[in-house]
Amino acid sequence: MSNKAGKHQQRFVEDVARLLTPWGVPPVAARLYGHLLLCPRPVSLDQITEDLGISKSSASVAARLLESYTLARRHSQPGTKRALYAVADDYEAMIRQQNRLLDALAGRLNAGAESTASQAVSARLEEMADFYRVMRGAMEDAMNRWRRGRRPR
Amino acid sequence: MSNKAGKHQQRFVEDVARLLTPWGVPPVAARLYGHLLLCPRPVSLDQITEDLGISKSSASVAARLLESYTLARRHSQPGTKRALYAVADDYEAMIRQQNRLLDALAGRLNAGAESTASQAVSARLEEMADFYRVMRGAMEDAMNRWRRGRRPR
DNA sequence: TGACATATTCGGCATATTCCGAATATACAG
DNA sequence: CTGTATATTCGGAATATGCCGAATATGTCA
Repeated sequence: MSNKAGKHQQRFVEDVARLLTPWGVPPVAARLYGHLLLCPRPVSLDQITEDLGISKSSASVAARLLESYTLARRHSQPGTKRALYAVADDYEAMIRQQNRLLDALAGRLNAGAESTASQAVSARLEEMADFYRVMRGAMEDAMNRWRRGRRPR
Repeated sequence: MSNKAGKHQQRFVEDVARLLTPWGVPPVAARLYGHLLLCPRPVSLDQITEDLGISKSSASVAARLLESYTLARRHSQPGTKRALYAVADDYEAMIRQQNRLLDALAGRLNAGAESTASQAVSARLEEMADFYRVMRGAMEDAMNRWRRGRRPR
């Protein structure tokens, strides 16, 4: 009796995927992530292809993409080439990615402010940069607090 | 003497666009936003098409898209149909958009946690949802502080 | 109302993405 | 070294996206 992916679970996968794709995660990878979230145990590529109805090549690239995002972890089994995948308990990965973007944006705005003639424009760019940096800082602080409070590994 | 868009400015526009598109902003709109950031005064669609080298239709849709994001403001001129566009001083728009996504994701995770059999999975989903909510809260607080401290209009 | 200026929509082309299946590579056991 | 099981790469078809120019709509003045 293999996973027929009950209605609820299927729906969950779809919804999570729809919410993740705006973050730049490609569709198949997003669905895979939703699926992994529901799997109590690591799953093999073959199981994935069956559960999600996608080709094995797609499953392979999607899995490694999630791994590169540190959203999934590969559990290699000694004594065989078989690899099992599971979600990583790294909820922060996507937030960190956002923060990198915020930082880069702030930096670019500051640089632009210097090489600009108009005083008003320059001030605006500086203010924007400040704002984004504040946001970045707030998220980083919150992540640290969370990590300490919740997961004193 | 029309805007030949100096090297620096052109570069700035490109860079800002590259940093914005991962947020889901389509290319032309992203470039337009970068351009508007450098404009001391509101600009017309015709100026935009010339400065950015894009068609007028593209400029029109991009401008209205930015407006719908509240990233740009349309300054309609009484007595003529002409519309001028400028950046809005609403730096928070993109962050708010992110927050909406975080909220939706957290909600979906909680819902999924209830209709799931495995205790472990359920706990994981709840924890993730908590995390995203905490992040959302942190950003919202930071935005409020910023607004009060910086712009007591 | 008619004439003009400007903005918006629409159809279609060009390009980029996504995904699959076949072919290839890699690791392991005997 | 050979065979088997698995993962990965690659080419191409289907689909989606982005953008333009022509056509259309909308607003303004006389």
